[in-house]
Amino acid sequence: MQSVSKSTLKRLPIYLHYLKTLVPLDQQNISATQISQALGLGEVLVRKDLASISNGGRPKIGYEVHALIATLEDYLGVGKVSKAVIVGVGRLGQALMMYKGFGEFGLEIVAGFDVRPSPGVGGKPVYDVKSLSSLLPQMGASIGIITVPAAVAQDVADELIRAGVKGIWNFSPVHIVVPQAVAVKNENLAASLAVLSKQIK
Amino acid sequence: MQSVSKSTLKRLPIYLHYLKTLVPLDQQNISATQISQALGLGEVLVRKDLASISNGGRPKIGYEVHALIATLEDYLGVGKVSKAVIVGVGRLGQALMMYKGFGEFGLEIVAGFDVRPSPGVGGKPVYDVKSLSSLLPQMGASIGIITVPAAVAQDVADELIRAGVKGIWNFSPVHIVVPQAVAVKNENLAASLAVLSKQIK
DNA sequence: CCGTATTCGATAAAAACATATCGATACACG
DNA sequence: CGTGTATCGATATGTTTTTATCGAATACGG
Repeated sequence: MQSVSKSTLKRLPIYLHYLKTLVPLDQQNISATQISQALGLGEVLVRKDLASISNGGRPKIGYEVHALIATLEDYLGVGKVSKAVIVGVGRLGQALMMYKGFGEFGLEIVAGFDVRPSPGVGGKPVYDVKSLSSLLPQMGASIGIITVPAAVAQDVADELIRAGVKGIWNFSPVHIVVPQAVAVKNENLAASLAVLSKQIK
Repeated sequence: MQSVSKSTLKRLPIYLHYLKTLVPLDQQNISATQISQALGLGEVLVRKDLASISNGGRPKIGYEVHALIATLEDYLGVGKVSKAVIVGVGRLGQALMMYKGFGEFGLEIVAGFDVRPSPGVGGKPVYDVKSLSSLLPQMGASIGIITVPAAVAQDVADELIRAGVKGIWNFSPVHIVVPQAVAVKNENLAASLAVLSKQIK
């Protein structure tokens, strides 16, 4: 139960998701070897990752599936739902608002903001972006998702921070500068793509 | 001009995008210091990245903007357009089909496939997924983008590979197993989110 | 009840990556 | 024409992450 590295943290949700697929199969136990093969990771890596959060498996048996799931969910804070708002309800923003998969990891998107307000997307309201600073505090959202064009991404980020968000998930293709107290995750799709293209050569 | 590490490769498109914003400003030269400040990266890191692809900058002056852009574009293969198809035209798939930013990095999405064909999204046709193996070869697409539910992601990947794609961009929340000859980039949004949530604590 | 195969956990080695330091170069300015 | 300063490139150091190795523990078969 020591500290968890950033790269380990990235894999934990993947383990969790995989383990959940085992539940319907009534498999009680799972070995690190088995996990590593299913996910295409190194065997030792998996064991090390699991060691950092779980309280151990048993030789010849492996880890107890349900206990491991519970540990992972607890660690990742599933259940303690974080609320988020999306700024920029274009195609990508809409897609994220409709996306079902976030609930599994404890995120609830409560509203959207856009220059063009609309009655609602996926049952959630879309307000005028001008009212962001006034509405956001009472929503209790701690995460801001940025899906606006590159030109205004930094402005939106600044405004979100001023309104009190603790974390920013940035889908625009520019790097965003923030105070140290705020966490940022850049999700530059165009960059990811370039990496893939290059690998293909 | 040595080999380029994976993490460097991830940053190159970011540099490229930033440099392009300088063109309208008629700025002839740019220093690594300036880039590092604008993007929030280490100064030395930027210099090292650029050294690995460019043929050098000049002290007191910096790098020549246009030459650097040309070098980056050449290295990243912009111009040599790769074609891609999207399998799974739900909300996320639609968003990607509409997204304008990919062209900048040399990707053209030529068609979509779904269990429910539709007349077209963003001017691109959406075919029945059953006809994937017959239509894909004549399209000349080398990249397959997977935006289907987790349960069928592996099946779709297998079929894409059988149809001859060289790379897969996987947006489903499961890890996909592929032969070594095929490049995969997993874009697990739920996992990214978990990392962000955890950072906020 | 004992040997064997499997699996865990810990330590050590290796690799990848980021950061720091330093001399060299080229322009600016007096 | 010399000095100062900004900036590059290279080397070195430190950190993080992955991979390899080894002993110990435990269930299962005989």
